[in-house]
Amino acid sequence: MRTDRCGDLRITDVGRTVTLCGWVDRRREHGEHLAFVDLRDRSGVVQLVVDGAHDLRSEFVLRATGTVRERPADTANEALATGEVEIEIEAVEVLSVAEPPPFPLDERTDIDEVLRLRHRYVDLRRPRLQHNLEVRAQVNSAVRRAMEEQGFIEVETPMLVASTPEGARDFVVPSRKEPGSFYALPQSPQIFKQLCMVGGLDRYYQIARCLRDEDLRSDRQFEFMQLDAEASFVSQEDVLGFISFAVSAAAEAVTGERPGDIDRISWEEAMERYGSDKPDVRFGMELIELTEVFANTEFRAFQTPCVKGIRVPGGSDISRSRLDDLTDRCKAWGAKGLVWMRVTPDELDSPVDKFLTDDERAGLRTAMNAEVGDLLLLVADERRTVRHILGLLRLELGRPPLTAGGLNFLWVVDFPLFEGLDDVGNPIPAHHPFTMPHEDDIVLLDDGDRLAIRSQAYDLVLNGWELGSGSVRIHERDVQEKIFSVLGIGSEEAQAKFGFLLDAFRYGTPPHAGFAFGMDRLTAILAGEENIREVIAYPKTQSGTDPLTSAPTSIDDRHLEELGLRLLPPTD
RNA sequence: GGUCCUGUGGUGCAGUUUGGAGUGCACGCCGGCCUGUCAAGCCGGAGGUCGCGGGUUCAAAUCCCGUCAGGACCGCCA
Repeated sequence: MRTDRCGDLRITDVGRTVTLCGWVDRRREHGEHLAFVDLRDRSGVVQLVVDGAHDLRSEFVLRATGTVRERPADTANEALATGEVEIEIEAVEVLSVAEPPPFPLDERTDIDEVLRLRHRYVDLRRPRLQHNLEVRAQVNSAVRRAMEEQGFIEVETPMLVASTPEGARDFVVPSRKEPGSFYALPQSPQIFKQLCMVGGLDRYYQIARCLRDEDLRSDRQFEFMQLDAEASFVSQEDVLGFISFAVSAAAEAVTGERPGDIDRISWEEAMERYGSDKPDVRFGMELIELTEVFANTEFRAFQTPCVKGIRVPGGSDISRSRLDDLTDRCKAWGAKGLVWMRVTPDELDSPVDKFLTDDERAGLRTAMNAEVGDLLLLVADERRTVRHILGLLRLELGRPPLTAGGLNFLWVVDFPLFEGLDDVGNPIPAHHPFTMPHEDDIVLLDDGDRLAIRSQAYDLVLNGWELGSGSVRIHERDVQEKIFSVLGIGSEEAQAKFGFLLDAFRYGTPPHAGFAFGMDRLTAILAGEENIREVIAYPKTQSGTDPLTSAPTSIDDRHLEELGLRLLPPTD
């Protein structure tokens, strides 16, 4: 149908007769007998010269035949890859007419996202999305190659799986053959990949679709893609190496530059310094320990297990109303309050200054390296709360745009095995119940401080986004049973929930470890996008709807009947 | 479950604080002119449920209440 793609034509093609197909990008008429038509396909745009263009409107689909010629002197367009040539058209066929698009296809304006999604097929024509989907394909391809180079084989796992009560809310699919029973769509292939290890596949990977019925965000969709991997006879160190290699390959495929070694930080240090288990290390404003400074304070608000602060350089000009707003935010996040202090030449300008001793003022200034013009923000509470609040406050005040400052990968290691206790007093697994405790801390399982047990679990962070996580798994049945017992899961319950995994472990289980990271998130950052919807061809809105297809939709009664389902009346 | 922001011709905005005729800007669309443009240019024209409902008022895009949609975030996401 065509001989060339629009964007490929160069000065070396002059003299050739070519046939091109594409969309009318723009048209410039100069009277009855001269018009320029920019023809666009995925490869780019080329200028057609036609004798009158009244019937060639925006977004018409054309097939045009003509001769490539050099543009006349001084009319080349340097901004265009094809700008040195133009096509003198001999014949044009309109393959398809088009109504004016519902929004402009140029990149100069931000269009309402619902409108873009409703007409996604038009939106996809824009260079931005064409580029993003190309980046996505490059990332997929590079990651596949990287994993295969390291001896991993691709294995597909089912989409209709058994629901498990742990973790995120499942999407469920009613069973027709067994009315009243349901499949779940996989939150991840976690169990299956471990079974692959028992199955002797040695090194498994998959770019897997995962589904979680939880509230959506700019970095979260109901369905998302993960590079999912698992390997036998490997240590945590090996896994970090595999994954570092894969994400570096992806980055290199997109940027042309291979990132250097990825830094590491322990979970404990991340929480202490950044108040987050996914620290954005692209900027300072670290959390500073002040508990000792106020150890003997008379100021009641600081008579807490922990006091920490952040220093906002030059922040003393932040208005009182903004400070009130920040205080309100901190309270909404769970703080009792926020103490602010403006650093002036000879004093601390603060509502609480009168409660502090000279020693405390001096100690504070020293600890925080306070300089005139700074703003100091302090929170006092339980250590866990202080870290959390200041971590959020730090991002609120200092976080650069997601894609600023290059790629800052970071490994967070030595996660705790448990994070807090549930209502009944049982520990809650921080990662999942198959995570191997840190060797040095295993003794604490029996009668130690269980919340102090570290695990062999690790996260990969990029510019403050959690890219993914993994762990060394428990491969010994007795250790697994011990963990279940600590978690308060009885053997019957464990058998009911994970029996098939425990059964499998009876038949010869290799030590194994794995990881999974979000392809959408990695792609977004590599494409320079703040929002993963921009790198997904057909994403959903924050409320989980698809303006293009109107999903989710109701289904008819016969369909429900067949599945053995009846709807409850709507609640008011 | 919660907090905050947004909603005005096809598109992007201004107008809302301080109520006074659907007022304005840019793009697009339709028609005309135009033989070297490339965000072409010039002239003319069409196009409106100010998201929706209610209230206050002589009068509401503007103030109040409710509601819908979208977005950002907190919770949630083993």
